[in-house]
Amino acid sequence: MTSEQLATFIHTNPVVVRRTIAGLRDAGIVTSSRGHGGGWQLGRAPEEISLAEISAALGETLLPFSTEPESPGCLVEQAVIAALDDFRVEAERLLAERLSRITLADLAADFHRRYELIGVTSHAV
Amino acid sequence: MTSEQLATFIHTNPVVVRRTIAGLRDAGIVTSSRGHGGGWQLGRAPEEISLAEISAALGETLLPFSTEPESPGCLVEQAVIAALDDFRVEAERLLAERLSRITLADLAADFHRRYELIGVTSHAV
DNA sequence: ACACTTGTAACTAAGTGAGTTACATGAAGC
DNA sequence: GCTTCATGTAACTCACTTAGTTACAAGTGT
Repeated sequence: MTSEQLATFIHTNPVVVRRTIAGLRDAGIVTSSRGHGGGWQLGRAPEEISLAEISAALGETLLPFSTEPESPGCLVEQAVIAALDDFRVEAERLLAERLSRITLADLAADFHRRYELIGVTSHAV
Repeated sequence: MTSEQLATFIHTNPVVVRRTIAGLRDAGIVTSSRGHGGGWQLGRAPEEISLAEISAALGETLLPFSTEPESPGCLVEQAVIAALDDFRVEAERLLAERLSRITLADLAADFHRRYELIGVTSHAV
């Protein structure tokens, strides 16, 4: 698909699509080609693409915590960060582990299930 | 302590402090009193105040995900949200459980440990 | 050549959140 | 009662972030 088509689907601008997916391209999750018949393709099978990988490629953070101090030398801040850091490391490991089990293929299957459901319902009504 | 004092400590504005801590007050974690000798106090013992409670009182989200659809009717979005939702519920439960085990008393103890360390180091050098 | 696509820089607009000012309200001390 | 000091809160400004847009260079197939 082209950026134009993708942008139409999600109601946004082709440039925004290109800018956003750039991370996925750099990670090898998708590939792009220019010129006639160009556009975007999956870099490998949907079964091999996990949400954890997508999240990382897009530079998303799994937890809304900052790890660097705003006031170096503040002992209170250091204590808070230290306490949260143990927590953060474990939490991120857990979240990544869970997200790595969800693949694009899972999402596609769920999408088709919903699509069939809509189709049947619409037809029945 | 007064908002003025707290604001000085964290290098910000008294109004910002009051605005921020309002959530803690509403949750009963701290109490405030006006007028002469007024200010802020802990609502109960530091051992009884967990980071989970503070986080919730401040309206912080544990995960940077949105649960409401931006394009109702979009099956792709529905599939993604559904997949993430199972994940989100479990993750939030896990995170809250971990955070509920860290109390203000823990942070205070860690702070004092660091304080002694600095003191000894400074004295030795 | 030409049409079509990505890659990217540069600018604009909208939204968010800290910071600030101003003032009303309440409480302690004289 | 009056003064002083504190919180409570509305309203505004400013900085920052991010989506959106325009423009154009560069690569590719017909």
